[in-house]
Amino acid sequence: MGGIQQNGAMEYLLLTDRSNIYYPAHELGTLEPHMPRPKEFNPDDAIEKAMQVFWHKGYEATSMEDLLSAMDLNRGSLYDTFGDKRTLFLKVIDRYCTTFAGPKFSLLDQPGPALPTLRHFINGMIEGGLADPQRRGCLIANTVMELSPHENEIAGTLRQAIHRIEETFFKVLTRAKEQGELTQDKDPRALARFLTTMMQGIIVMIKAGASAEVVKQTAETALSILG
Amino acid sequence: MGGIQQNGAMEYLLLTDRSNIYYPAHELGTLEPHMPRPKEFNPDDAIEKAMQVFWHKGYEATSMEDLLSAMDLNRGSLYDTFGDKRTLFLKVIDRYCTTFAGPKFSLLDQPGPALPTLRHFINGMIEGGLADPQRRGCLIANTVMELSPHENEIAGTLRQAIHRIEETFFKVLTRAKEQGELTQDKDPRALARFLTTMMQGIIVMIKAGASAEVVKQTAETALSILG
DNA sequence: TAGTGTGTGGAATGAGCGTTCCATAATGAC
DNA sequence: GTCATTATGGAACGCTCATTCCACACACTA
Repeated sequence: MGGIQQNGAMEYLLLTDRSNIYYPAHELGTLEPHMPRPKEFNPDDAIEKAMQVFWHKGYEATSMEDLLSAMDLNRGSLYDTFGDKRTLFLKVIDRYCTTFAGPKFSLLDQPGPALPTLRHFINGMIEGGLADPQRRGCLIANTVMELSPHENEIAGTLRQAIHRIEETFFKVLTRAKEQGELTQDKDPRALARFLTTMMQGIIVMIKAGASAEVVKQTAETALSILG
Repeated sequence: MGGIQQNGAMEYLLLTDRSNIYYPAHELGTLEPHMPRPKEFNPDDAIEKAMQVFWHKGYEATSMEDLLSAMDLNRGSLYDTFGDKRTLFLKVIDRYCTTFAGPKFSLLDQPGPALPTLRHFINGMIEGGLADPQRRGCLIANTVMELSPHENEIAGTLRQAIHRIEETFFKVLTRAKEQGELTQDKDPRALARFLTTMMQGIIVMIKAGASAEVVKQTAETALSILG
């Protein structure tokens, strides 16, 4: 059951230079002569706001009232545009993966020395996590912990997201080995899985209120395994 | 605000050999000539049942209805004996730490070779986590992720629990170093923090549905850091 | 056996939840 | 200006939530 649309992020197209006027993309090729009244809000911005709320409070603890006021729109518009709470949450997860986490991980694809890039990436992630005054951690990890055992569809999406993280680590570690930055006895697959798990652990510790010193020392210890 | 009682676990004393008859401990020394009607349930067993539900579903997603049917008692008895939902949850957390997690960690205090004991402990924890068909993970980690950012009191309790884990690892690693199982360049404090974080990460991965192979390989990689 | 006080079971409460619906406002096409 | 169509804002719905309350059952004392 469910009917999640295949790609919420591309449902709307910007037509004019006025930043908050949008039309449903599926209307563009029809015989319909009339253009509907434009939305007064930017759906992408609204999803972004919803993401912040879910990220901060989690799925269950976030009420539609919370979303309504954070997204600054009314019930009718929210339900017409994004569907119900669960559907909106799926779109939020999608957006978090594609426009938030994805670009950060793509930094690892850059050519050049692999291990310094990897270390820089992980330290940056930790700095970011510690700098957040709300210690929200990572929306993917938060949702795994809250919903994975009960929501199979969401669990599948999250498994894919985590697998993409492992693959990104695997690619950069394989490159490191090819470039002689990693000794021959090292297994990029095992190390990729290790780093993926380590990142999740660090997120938990950050949410638990661990000090910057402890988290950074732990990351150093973990990275020492690269040799 | 809140009024959590200092130690719910010791509130009741077993008086007879009939296993489900209990009296409030604070009544025993009073002038009261009458003994009240005994409870028909065992409060410890009831807390145990409540723990299973919170562990499986999390705090927000667990309803009083869920608790009532799992604990097999009625509203009046639940509220009279355990207080409201939040108070009951605090008692559950306390019980999880003292009678569930605590004894497992105390296995690490045994004399003899330290590192094999440590490896055995960690592998056992992973086997246990993987064997749980519900993949509930760890109540402490689950609660950190769900409530830490919003519930200061609970967050403090969880921080203490995690600190005790670190201390237990620290003790066994210090012993390992003293016994020559760990080379002199290793830092027991850093390694204890590393293992604590790693355990949290493994819990997330288990909840995310990672395969036994992946989790075990990851643990092996992590433990290889001990030398 | 009578009296006392607590446990039990279930009804009742009021607040908050996610969701639906509709009169009205506003827009672009003609 | 008129029409068609959509967005808006808010009222209203049915449900579930945590919690309170009370008549009754029961155990123990005297």
